[in-house]
Amino acid sequence: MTSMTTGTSRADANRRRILDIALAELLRDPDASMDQIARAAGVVRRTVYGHFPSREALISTLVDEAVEALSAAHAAGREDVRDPAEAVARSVLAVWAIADRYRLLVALAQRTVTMQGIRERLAPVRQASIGLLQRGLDEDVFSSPLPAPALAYVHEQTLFAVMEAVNDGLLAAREAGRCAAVTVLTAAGVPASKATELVAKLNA
Amino acid sequence: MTSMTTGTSRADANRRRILDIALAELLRDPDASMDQIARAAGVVRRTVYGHFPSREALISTLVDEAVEALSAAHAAGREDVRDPAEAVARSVLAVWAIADRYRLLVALAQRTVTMQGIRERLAPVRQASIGLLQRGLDEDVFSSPLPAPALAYVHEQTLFAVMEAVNDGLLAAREAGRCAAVTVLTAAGVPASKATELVAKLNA
DNA sequence: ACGCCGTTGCACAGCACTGTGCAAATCAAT
DNA sequence: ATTGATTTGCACAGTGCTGTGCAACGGCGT
Repeated sequence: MTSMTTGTSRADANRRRILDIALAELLRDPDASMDQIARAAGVVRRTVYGHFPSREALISTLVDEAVEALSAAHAAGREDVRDPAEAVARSVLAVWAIADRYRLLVALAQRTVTMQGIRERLAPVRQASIGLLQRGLDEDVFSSPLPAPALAYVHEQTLFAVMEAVNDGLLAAREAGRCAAVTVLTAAGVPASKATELVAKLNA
Repeated sequence: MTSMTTGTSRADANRRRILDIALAELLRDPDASMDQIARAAGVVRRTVYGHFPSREALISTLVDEAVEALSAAHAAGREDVRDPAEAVARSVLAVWAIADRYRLLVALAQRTVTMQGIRERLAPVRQASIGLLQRGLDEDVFSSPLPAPALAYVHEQTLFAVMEAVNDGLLAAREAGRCAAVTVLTAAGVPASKATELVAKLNA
C-alpha cells in the first residue's frame, strides 16, 4: 500500500482512471472532496490516498498534464511560420485539438460557486447584449463566425481580460475604458480604424 | 441584536462597512470565512451574523448591489442609439465607469485557487504568445490599442469564452476551433475577411 | 496453495467553519 | 443618569473534510 512504486498494470489503470474521473468531477465542482472523486472513480477514498499523498498532489498532477500537452501543441503550431497572423491561427487550431480533452479543466476556472450566482443574475444584461449583437450582425455592422450568444460570451470575457490587465498594471486605468470598447468592437468584426474613431468621438 | 430593523446610524454604518470590506476580502480569497471578513471589518464574527443571517445572505446582497449597478449602467448606455456599434461602445464605456468599483468583484470570478495554479504554469505559453503578438503589432499585421501583454490576456479569455460556448451548446464543437481562431485574429485587429480566409486556407 | 500487491472498511485525531444562545459591556441620545 | 439599541466575548453543537493507521480481503501469477 505504501510503496506502489513498482508499476503493476492494475494499479496503473486505477491511477489513470482516478485522474480522468477527477478531471471531470473537479469541473462539476472545483471544491469536490476526495470522497466524491473516489466514489466517482468507483474506488474508496483510502485508495486515492494510496496513489496521491494529498489532494493538492492530485490536482497538481492534473494541471501538469494539461499544461504540458497544451504547451507542446502551442509550440508546435507556431514553428517556422513567418507571418504572425498565420502563427497565431495555427497555434489556436493546434491548441484546440488538445484542449478538447481539457476543455473541462479550463472551464473549471470560471465556475466558482460564487461566480455561478453572478452569471446567473447577469442573465438579463447578457440578454440585452445578445439582442444588440444580433442586430449588428443582421445589419452587417458586425461580422463574426460566432452566433450572437457565443459572441456575447466573448464580449464578457474580453471585458474581464482588460480588467485583469488593469489589475496587473499592464494598462492604465484611465485608458482602460476606451481600450475595452475598441477591443470589443474589433472582436465583433468592426474594422480597427472605424472602432478607434467611433470610441474617440464618443469620448470627446 | 435580534431585530435591527429600525435603522440606527451606527448599525447602518457598520452594515455598510461590512459589505464594503467583504467585497475586498472575498476578492482576495473567494472562500474567505466569516471570521476573516469580520476581523477585516474591525468587528466580531457574531456581529456580522447580526446583520446577515448567513454567509450566503451576505454574498447575495453583495452580488445584488453589483448587478443592479452594472445593469443600470449597461441599459443607460444603449438608450436611443440606432447604430449597434455605437450602442455597444456606449454600453462598454458606461459599464466601465461603474465597474471600477466592482472590478474586484468581477475579478473574483477568475481567481480560483486552482485557477491561480493553472495560469501560473501557463506563463511560458503566455510569454510565447506575447512575443508573437508584439511582432504582429510591430509589423502592422495586428492593430490594437492594447499593449501586447494585455492583448495576450484578451487572447486567452477569448479562447475560454468559445470553450464555454461549446460547453453550453451554443456552438458545434466541430466548428469551434476555426471560430476561435478567426475571433482571436479579429480581436487582434486583423480584418474579418482576411482572418476568415486565412483560417479557411489553413484548414483545407 | 502460496505470496505479493493493491484494495477495502473502519476508526481515529485534528482542524476549520457555520450558526446560535446568552450575559455583560458599550454606545448614543434624551 | 437612564434607557434602548448594538456590539462583544465566550461557549456550544453540528458538520464535513483531511490525512493516517491497521487488519482483513481480493485477485493473480507461479
